[in-house]
Amino acid sequence: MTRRPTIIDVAKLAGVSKSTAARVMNGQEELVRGITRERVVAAAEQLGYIRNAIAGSLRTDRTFIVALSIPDITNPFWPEVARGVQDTTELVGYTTVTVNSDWKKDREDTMLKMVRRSRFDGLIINIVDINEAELLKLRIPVVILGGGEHSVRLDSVGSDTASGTDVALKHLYDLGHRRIGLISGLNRRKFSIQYERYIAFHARHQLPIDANLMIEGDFTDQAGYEAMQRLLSQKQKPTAVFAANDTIAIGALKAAQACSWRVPEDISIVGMDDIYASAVTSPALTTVRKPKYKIGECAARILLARMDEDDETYLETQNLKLPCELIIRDSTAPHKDNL
Amino acid sequence: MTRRPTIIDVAKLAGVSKSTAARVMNGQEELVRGITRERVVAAAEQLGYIRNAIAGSLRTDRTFIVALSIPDITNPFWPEVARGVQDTTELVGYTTVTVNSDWKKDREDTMLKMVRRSRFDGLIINIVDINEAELLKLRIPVVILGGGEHSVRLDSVGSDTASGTDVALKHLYDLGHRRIGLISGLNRRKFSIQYERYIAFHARHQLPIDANLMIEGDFTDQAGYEAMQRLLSQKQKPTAVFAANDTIAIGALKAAQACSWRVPEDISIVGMDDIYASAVTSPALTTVRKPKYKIGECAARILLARMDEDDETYLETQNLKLPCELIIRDSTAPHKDNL
DNA sequence: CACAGAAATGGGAACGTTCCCATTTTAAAT
DNA sequence: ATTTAAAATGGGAACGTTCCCATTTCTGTG
Repeated sequence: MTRRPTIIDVAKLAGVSKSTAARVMNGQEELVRGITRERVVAAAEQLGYIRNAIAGSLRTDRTFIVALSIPDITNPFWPEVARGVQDTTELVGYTTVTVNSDWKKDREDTMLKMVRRSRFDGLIINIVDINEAELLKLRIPVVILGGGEHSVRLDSVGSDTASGTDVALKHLYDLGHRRIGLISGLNRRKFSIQYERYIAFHARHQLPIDANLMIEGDFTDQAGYEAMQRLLSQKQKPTAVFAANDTIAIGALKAAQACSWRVPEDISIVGMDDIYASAVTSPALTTVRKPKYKIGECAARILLARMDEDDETYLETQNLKLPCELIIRDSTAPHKDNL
Repeated sequence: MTRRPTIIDVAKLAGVSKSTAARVMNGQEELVRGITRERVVAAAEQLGYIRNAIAGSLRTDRTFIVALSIPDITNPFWPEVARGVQDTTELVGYTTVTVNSDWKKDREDTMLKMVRRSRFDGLIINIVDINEAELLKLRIPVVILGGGEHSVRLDSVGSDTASGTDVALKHLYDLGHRRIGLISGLNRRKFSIQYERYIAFHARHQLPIDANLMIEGDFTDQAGYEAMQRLLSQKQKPTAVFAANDTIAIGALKAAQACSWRVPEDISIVGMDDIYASAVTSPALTTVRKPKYKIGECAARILLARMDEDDETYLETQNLKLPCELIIRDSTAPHKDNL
């Protein structure tokens, strides 16, 4: 069992200095003469030389690794975002390390420690609890995923949840619905975007707001189920419901059906995200599609540009809100009384 | 902007040698006296010292990173497996790099190159095309995900698809079904496990085999849809269908409903995997649950043991087949004629 | 108090690359 | 052929840690 060949072994075999051999192997080939280059390549081939990225990283202080911190890869929203990031970074030779924060501060802290110790080159993060100052202290490019509050210092990429919410509510409104329930998710911010837009929408259309129709819960189907049960136990029941995400909406759908309410005949439901499961329920869910893959792709693109000091694509801080798209399926229908 | 403090800076400030400082910082603390230790810790604290893992890796040839190669994180089967791996490795300080092979040989090759160059310590892989010899050449522990064919040299962790298939077929048989359709997925092996067990099951119960009831396709809902259409266009239609995975089963369910067949009254459907979506269809899908998280967890556990030379938990090669579980929901019912 | 043995600490080399600068070789111009 | 500039190559240092072995300091015993 012989040890792995190094660039020095290659150089010796090729009869050149390690500098020359290194130039051939790491892409500065234009600096070495054709004949020499071939000799080095042949030697490397013969020895089965594999560049030791660790040694290179130590010298250059570049690892070509980026970290992606998301709540939970098991949550159907995130795999697509992750692929967007992975595919994009991989294209230019970067490796992505994905970590799950589980919405927990301590896991986020652990992740940050790893980023520092392992000298990752960049970070794409859906923030749990960390603040901007701490991210800046990392001294590496950071792109924030989601995060409504604009930042002057840090780039962010999210979806236009506000407009998406408006479109969903308008869809219901146009179908004649006037009593619309809202099941929103709890947020680290005081009020969710959906909550705010719901209020604004009612104001704009001069609809009365019934606090009984607005329920907050977790982003789980269980929470959606219970919320719908509460909505359907009101004296004045809603004729349509907008849920902050598809998982909630699916729970709501199940609850409605369990109470023998027909969807969409008796009540319409709109979700948000467009996860795979939302297309396979019966009825299939009308939803606001978020550009999940694109979010990851965009975040990665910006990060890559920031990590490349020669790249001047993005001169100023980016705060992207990618457009959502209303996907009309079978869980929404005109309000009966208005037909 | 001053450079990051090194262990030497810490040592200087604490008034000790770098060896002593290093001993304190990397866990050989028992070798240094209490008073000295405190001085070093204080100095590190004061300077905000962060150990450079890259430098350590260069010296020790250990990166504490493992690679996880799966087909596609976007496919609902894999996120749970990935979490099983991530959670388990992270517990002992390892980082997991997840890569998507997309079933493509060239992506698998790229991944292997990365593992070698970056000197990862271990690999967990759902094989696309690579052979055992090449994996052994990596000279790092490797655990195979799935992979029916037992190996003497490499550990593997999968689920007991064979028994799972038997249980599913028996469930249908016990419900009185005698004409059972099979929609299996194409495989790099000649025949899939489900295919083999389907044949064996029919032999065991002395049921005739109708080749028209056995269809092979992709592991997609589209393929499931088309396969079901074909099954329902037979003269002798099946009264139940077993699909090789839930995605296929969902496609089959949609096709049946599109043809106005009632599930389960007119035809029963059983899937496999138990992905999230299978629980939200109407009717909810009866399926064979694969222990996805556990698969990842087990694979990681074995890998960790192999990477730790002092660990002798697994003396011989492991070829685990974790048990599946039949989840009876609403897509299966007794065959009418046998009631 | 001397001594041995153990405990604690120190110093240099090594890991494999890249970077910088010096030196040699080549090509072009006179 | 000579000079000059450019191109090609070489050699050493540096990145920050860990490992090995040597040295110093401590502890307990006779």
